This record gives sequence, C-alpha cells and structure tokens, in this order.
Amino acid sequence: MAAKVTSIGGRGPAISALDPWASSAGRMHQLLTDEQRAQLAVISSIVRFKKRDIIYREGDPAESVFAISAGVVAAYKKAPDGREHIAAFLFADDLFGLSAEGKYTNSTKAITDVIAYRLPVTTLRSRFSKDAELEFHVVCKLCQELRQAQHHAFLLSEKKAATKLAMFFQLMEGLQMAKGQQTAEIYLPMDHSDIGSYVGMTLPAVSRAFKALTTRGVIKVRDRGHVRIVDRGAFDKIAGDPPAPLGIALPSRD
Amino acid sequence: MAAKVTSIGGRGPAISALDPWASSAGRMHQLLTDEQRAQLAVISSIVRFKKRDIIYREGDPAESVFAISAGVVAAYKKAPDGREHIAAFLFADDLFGLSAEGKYTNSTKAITDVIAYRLPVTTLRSRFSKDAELEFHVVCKLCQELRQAQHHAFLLSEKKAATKLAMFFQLMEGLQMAKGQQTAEIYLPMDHSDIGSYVGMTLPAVSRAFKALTTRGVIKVRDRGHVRIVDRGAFDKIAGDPPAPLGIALPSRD
DNA sequence: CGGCCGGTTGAGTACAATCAATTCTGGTGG
DNA sequence: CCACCAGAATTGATTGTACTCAACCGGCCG
Repeated sequence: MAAKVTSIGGRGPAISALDPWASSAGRMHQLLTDEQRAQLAVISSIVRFKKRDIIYREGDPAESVFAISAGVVAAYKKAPDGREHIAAFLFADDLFGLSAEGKYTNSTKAITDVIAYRLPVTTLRSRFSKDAELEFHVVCKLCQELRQAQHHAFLLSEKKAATKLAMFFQLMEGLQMAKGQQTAEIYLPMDHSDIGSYVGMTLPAVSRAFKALTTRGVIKVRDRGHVRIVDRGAFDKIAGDPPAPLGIALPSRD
Repeated sequence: MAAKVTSIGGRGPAISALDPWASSAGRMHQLLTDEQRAQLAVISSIVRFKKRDIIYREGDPAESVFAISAGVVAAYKKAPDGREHIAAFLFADDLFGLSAEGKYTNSTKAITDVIAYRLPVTTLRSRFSKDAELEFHVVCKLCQELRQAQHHAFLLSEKKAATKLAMFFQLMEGLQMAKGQQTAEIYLPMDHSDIGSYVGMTLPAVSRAFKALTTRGVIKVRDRGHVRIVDRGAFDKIAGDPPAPLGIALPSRD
C-alpha cells in the first residue's frame, strides 16, 4: 500500500446509502451525523492515492477499513488465467476493505486520484460498542453493498453484450441520480478495459457493444467517459425494462 | 407468503459465519450466545415452508428478516425475458430478507422443506440498540453474504461451462466443510435447473457440463444430488486452482 | 398404465472470444 | 506549438462454445 498520509482534516468519514427499511424516494443520503463523523475523524487518518495506485492486495492483513471521500476505487480479483475481474466500483461515501479471517478478500486500486479515510478496524470496532446507531448505519451500508453485488451477478448472468453494457449504464446513471448529480449525461470514470472486467467481456467486445448501441441510435458518445442516452425506449428494452430499484435507482427518469 | 406459524420453540435463531477480523481456520461457528438466541426467540416466531413454497416476492413490504433453522432457500429475481436468476442459496444459520426502502429486493422460495425464525424488523432493530454485540454479529454475517455474492459474480464471469459448474461444486463443498459436515461427497439439494439459474447456464448446458466432467473422470455422480470428486488435480485445474481453504469464502471485493 | 416432471441428447445457429493488425488519443518533451 | 510516443480503443477474420428448439428417455405418482 503506497500512499501519502496526511493529518486529519475535512469533516470526517461519510457513508451514504438507502435505508433498507425506511422509504427515501430512491435518494441516498448521508447516514452519519456531524457528531459521528467528527468522532470517526479522531480515529482515522486521511490517505491519498494516485490514479492506478494499488491500495492493498488480496490476502494482505486487513488492518483498516476505508471510507472514500473523493475519487473512484475498483475492488478486483485476479483469475488464475490472469484475467482481472472487477467486483465493484466504489465512489465517494462508500466503504471498502472487506475481509475474512483478518485478510482482505480482494485487491483494490485507484481508478482516479482518490482521497479516503483510513479507519483501523480495532478502534472502529470499539466505537461500534459505544455507538449502536453508528453500527446500524454500517449495517445499512452493507445491505446496500450486498444488493449491488447481487445486481452485479444479475448483470453478469445476461449473455448479450449490448444488454450487459446497457445495464452497466443504467447502474451508473442510477448511482449518479441517487447522489443528486446532474444526469443528462452518464459519466464513466473508468476505461473500457475496466468496464469489460466488470461486465465480463473482453475489450474488443466492449468496443463492439458501444458501437452497436451507437449505430442503433440508442446512445451518443461524447468522448471517453461521457455517454448520453438518446433513445430511452430502445435503451430500456435492451437493458431489460426494469430500472430496478436496487439501492440506487429510481422509478422515474428525467 | 404461505406458511404455518407455530409457537416459539427450539433454542432460538442462529447465525454462523466466519469472523471478518479474527482467524478461525476456515471453520464457521455460531456467532450468537445462548442468551442472545433466547432473547431473539422471544421476539420471533417459527415458520415452516414446504418445498417449492414461495416465501415472499420481490417488492413485497419487508416486515421481517428470517433466520433459517433447517432446509434450503433460494433468493431469486425474474429477468424481463422470464428467466429466473438465483442470487443465492441459503442454508441453516443464514439470514435472509434483504430489502431496500421497505421492500424486499428478491423473491425467495423453499428449495427443500424449511424451518425458519421470522424476526420483525422493528423489534429486531430495537434489540440492536440494546445489544451492540448482537448487531456486530449481524455485521459479520452481512460481510460473509457480501463475500459470497462477490464470489458468485466471479463465478458468473467465467465463460466455460465446466469451469462454472466446478466452481459451484467447490462452493458447495466449502460450505459443507465449513459446517463440519462429512465431505467425501458433495450434497446438492437443488435440481439442475436451479443450478443453471445460479451459474448462468441453461438446463441443457448444465447437463452437458455434468457429462463432460463425468466422462473426463473428474467427478462421479451417485444420484440426483450426490457428487464425488474423483480426480482432485484435474478438478482444481478446471475450477481454477484456488483450493479455497475457507468455508464459504472465496470472495471478492468490497 | 399413462402422464408429468426432470433430465438427456441432437442439429443448427448465433454470439463473443481470440489473435492480430491498425487507428486514435492524450500526454510528453523537444 | 508541434512531433512523437505509448497506451487505449477500434476493426477484421476466424473459431469455439453455449444457446435454441425440439425430440426423446426414465422414474414417480396418481
């Protein structure tokens, strides 16, 4: 893990998610109070990673959990044949550092420059025992990550390249909507090769799927990283209608 | 949801998992104390489902969380084209009832006859506020389910039918080992069609993959539901080496 | 005994993987 | 500011594998 560690700053770690049991109209919100964030700030340090940095590797001792403040992280595993499978993209207000028996269960790398809070698990755990509400928010966040992982599996169970890519766009769009960002265009911070690793396709297949959707007039590509959906009907049909409220998405659209 | 509700009995709900931060040699263990189980028993009711029963449907109001006492449950989603995608198989000491914004995010059905504890979310939540340790165990269980979901996605990202099926066997075997059951044979309580829904293959493809592994002398099928691995080396090669020491886990991401 | 469900097998097809050659792009230094 | 470079992305030709559709088996239950 190669990163600069700076002193504490900002307002402290943040977590946002949908509440599993309370309705919030599809919008994610900050789960932690300022007070809780301040308390977490005390036990955390800020770390920065440059694009492409590896944050930790699968099997490393899992001493910390991270809360992303800015930037995008990918959690991935290497298949025995060398292929890289991305298990999740992680954004601001997401947690990562999943482990089992004291070891990280996947590797993580910075997709963009990243600023994150690093929370030692031991101190975090002792905070849990003092603040059940904080712990409950972590439960909520884990539920969301679980939903997202299941959605990912659902996506991967599709066979058509265009469908998988469209579902990936749906996912990113839903995320951006749930965060209240503008949504005329979908922003894709990762490169095509990373998209391929996430949706289970090779780079050429991703390229062809982009092209297929473009020539069919379903999407418009502005540049590497910016896509707009121009034919919603066709798009939804290809993606398999349900915009799926999965911890991220909303019933309506634009 | 069609089930018989009986009075409280047994020793109360159970949860077992690997601790994310403590090493336990790959073996799952009961996370809850007898005291905690007894307290949960007070707020829960026992429900029974017959094989093939639908327990709840995606979108139903999520009033309860379930803890399986005996039997096997499948959590699934229906694709727009009618295909059924199984997101997870759930066994004794597993929790299910994942929801977002007050609605279940999956449908669930009984694969075998099932006995489970039903825990109303409101009362469960209030127990959390009184027992942070209990809540921490739920965090551990969620981490495990997350790892499993990520592993599922990893499996689905493989393309060869034989590999996916072998990885599925690995998964089931690991589960049974982690539970301390005998492991000369792998027990498969679900039918081939359900396996197909889980590994992202059609029924004929599952059948052919079974046959391929059998004729290659890698596995031996005793009957519907019992498989033995006869050539470990070949098996591991096909499944992609990871000898998966830990019970359930061979997970990914966060 | 007949139907039904779970499973197998077969023929043909479609789709993405693969391998490989080019083009495009953004970033760097001259 | 431009030329250059390296990595990312596109395109092409070919192959393989799993899907589809459909017919067929075999046990189990009524």
